Amino acid sequence: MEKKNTPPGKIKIINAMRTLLEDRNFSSITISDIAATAGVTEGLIYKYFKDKRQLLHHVLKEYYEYFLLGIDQDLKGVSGALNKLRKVIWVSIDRYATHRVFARIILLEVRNSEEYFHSEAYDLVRQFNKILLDIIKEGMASGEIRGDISPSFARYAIFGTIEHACLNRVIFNEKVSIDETAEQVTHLILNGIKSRS
Amino acid sequence: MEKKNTPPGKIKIINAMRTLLEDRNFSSITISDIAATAGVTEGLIYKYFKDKRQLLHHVLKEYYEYFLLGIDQDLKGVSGALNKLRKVIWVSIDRYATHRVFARIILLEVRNSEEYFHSEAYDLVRQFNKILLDIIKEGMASGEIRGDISPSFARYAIFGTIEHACLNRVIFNEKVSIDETAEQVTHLILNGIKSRS
DNA sequence: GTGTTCAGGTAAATATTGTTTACCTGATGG
DNA sequence: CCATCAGGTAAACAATATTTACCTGAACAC
Repeated sequence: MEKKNTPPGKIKIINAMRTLLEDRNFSSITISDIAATAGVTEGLIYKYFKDKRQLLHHVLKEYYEYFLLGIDQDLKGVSGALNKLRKVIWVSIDRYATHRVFARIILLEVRNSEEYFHSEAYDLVRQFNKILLDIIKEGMASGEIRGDISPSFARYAIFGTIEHACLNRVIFNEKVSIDETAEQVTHLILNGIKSRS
Repeated sequence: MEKKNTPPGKIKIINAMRTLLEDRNFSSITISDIAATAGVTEGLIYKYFKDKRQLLHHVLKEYYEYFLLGIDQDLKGVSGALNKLRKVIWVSIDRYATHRVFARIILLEVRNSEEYFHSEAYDLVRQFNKILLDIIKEGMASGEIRGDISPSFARYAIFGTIEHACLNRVIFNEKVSIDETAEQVTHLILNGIKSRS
């Protein structure tokens, strides 16, 4: 996942962090754990990363780089804002479901520190948000999406619903059917919960 | 906010934690900060709380006790599931908006530790979730809410949307209009984003 | 009254963990 | 062939969380 000609030690450190995040939360993972798992010394970690937290951000950034690469491809050939939205929802849920470490990091571990919002990882998150926002605006322009709501609130609803629908899985390691979750979420977002009279 | 006949030192510790959380995140607050702010010694903190994290959970618990007290009162006299839902949404947003420390704790600081989900605070969260879930089921029984969605997914949508709508405020300390946010959220949740044809 | 207990509190030692420093080594290219 | 430098180490150091042993005065039993 990391670029070529990255020093082997750095790669091992990143992989160790990922491995450890599989069953423990960030604050309980120590530098010494990471070094031991990676098979390097503690000092080397600080050669490549400012501190423990920046290492976490770097791991998140790698996931996001990988995902952003995919999203353009995923949307290629899909026409209509609503269809794009369906696709984005499905893809997002799929990511949370199949990359638990990624989900842990972004849903639970990074948002509590100021530095995250100045990290490169957060730049990529912004990019992704913009993609979604543009789809919503496109839908409003074409009339597929109602014009009386604020695009950012629509985005809140979409991400918020997805996140909560995946949270139990992330936290308690519950199984989740991707297709069923995507369908429920899409249905809710598009149509709301009120009965049509 | 804390019960009577609580030792003064304990109260001071709890208040200190709350005060410090106003402008700093949990992990950057040290035991020594808390002790200094409270005007007690570090040792005393461990007399009343197992560790730093449990103190955090206790603060959250106090907020929730206070809020749960209010919610019954708030719903009294409101009839119809949808009206109750509107009320709950408004009240929830109001809480996040007017109690920033509370919002910080529950949205950003606790969910990353296993212990939280075994804490008394989480018991109260569950209680609150159940109230919402019961309203949803009531609405389905009465026909106000469509029957083809899963009640828990409806809950995900409601909480998820509220949380994301408040997150920027919590993180970046942005101002948010409670009434406008509540209206947008309610509208989205009830009607969805798709145009009616 | 006097002695016992115990809640509320302190000060300092200790353990754990994050971070920095000074240094070693072998490959590379001028 | 030697100067440089990336990759790496080991050990010191600093910051923090946690534990320990102890002090004090009020309440209570006798």
